[in-house]
Amino acid sequence: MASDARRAGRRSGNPEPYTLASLVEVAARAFNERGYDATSMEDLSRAAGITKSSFYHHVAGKEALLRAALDRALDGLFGILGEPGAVDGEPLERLRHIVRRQVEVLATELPYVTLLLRLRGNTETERWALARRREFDQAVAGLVAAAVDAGAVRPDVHPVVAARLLSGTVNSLIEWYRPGRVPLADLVDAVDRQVFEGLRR
Amino acid sequence: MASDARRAGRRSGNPEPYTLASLVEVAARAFNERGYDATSMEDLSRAAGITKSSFYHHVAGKEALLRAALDRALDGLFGILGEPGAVDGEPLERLRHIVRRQVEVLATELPYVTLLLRLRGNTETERWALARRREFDQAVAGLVAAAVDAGAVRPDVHPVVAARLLSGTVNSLIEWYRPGRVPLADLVDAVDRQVFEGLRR
DNA sequence: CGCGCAGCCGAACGATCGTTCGGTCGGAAC
DNA sequence: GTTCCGACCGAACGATCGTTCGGCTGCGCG
Repeated sequence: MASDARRAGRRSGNPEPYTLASLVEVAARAFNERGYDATSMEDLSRAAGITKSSFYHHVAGKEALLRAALDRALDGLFGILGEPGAVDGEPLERLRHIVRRQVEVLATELPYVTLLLRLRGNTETERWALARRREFDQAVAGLVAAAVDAGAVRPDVHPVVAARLLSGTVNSLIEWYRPGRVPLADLVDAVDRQVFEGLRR
Repeated sequence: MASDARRAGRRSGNPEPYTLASLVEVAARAFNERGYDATSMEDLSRAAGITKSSFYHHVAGKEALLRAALDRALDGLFGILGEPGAVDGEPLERLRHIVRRQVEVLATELPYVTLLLRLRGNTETERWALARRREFDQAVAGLVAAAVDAGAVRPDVHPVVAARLLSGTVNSLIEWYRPGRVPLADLVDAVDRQVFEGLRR
């Protein structure tokens, strides 16, 4: 079959066949280190181990790499909203499920979500991703408001402000969390308690 | 006096004399909108109402603008640590004071603090600012640890993680707070309660 | 009045950017 | 053995970047 020729690098002992996903991973990591604009295609191709012109043989361009990475992040986040724990039950427990799962997705898809949370909206691709991200945040905000209506939270919380602070707390993980340092299960519990119980004894 | 000649634009009805501070403000706002790298000196000079070459008559360069803005942000933050409320009293109350004041500084110095919190560390200037910011965060983290030792917080909090989440919650304000929408005093109370009391009733 | 100089500008500098193009190489297909 | 094609490369493209330079203008001061 002709499709078999696709497997494994044709040239010298090349361990990887340079799939799109592997190059997106390399790119996402580099984008996060230096920033999207400050990362050149030369940087990316060197990180992948090939020249700039060879790099273009595998990917359509810089923005396509960004788009693929953002797609992966958004798929992970929106996947949470469809889970049973996010659909069934009392608003507060549904919110808790989303928060805990969001921590997990942030951790497992860290490079991609980091990219998503740092967008400035300069290109059409970035604005599209920002719009989808806003959708997700509004779903969470709706649940906060529902929890307020149900009387499950402190009566003095401003639903909109509380939702922003909640998302801010969870999203701030990308600034410092690195895999392997803190067990993920412990982190999920820590965020859960911090958000819903607060710091004070 | 020769220093009087500095006042008011020499040419046609120019309202402002293009002080360094006013240009830094313009630059900080532009940097936040599009990102530092994506903002050209052409963009900045146009926002200031003069040409690119005239702009260079007032400022040393792009990085000098960034440095001036970061200086202002760091001065605001470190000023908090010296206030009586941050020095005297029980650890938890000192921490509360810092959190509440930090919200105020973030709000009043929004463009500059936003710039500080988005640094990637590409240049020497950025790395210097990041190091100072880390100093501030460690001061806060030390206070969280002290509050844990004093038994003033939930006994199961991990001091380091809790400090990160606390800073993350406060710093996330830059992502959505805009002056005039929510009264600042209300925001301070909302963050205070969210951090220390949590969401649940 | 005439000199100095701050404020401002147009034009151009070298560097670097994302992207394209023509071509080489070597294993697979027939 | 010849053809074919995917993987790869060097060189160059036009565009844009931050920065510099020389010169113009008109007010303030002596």
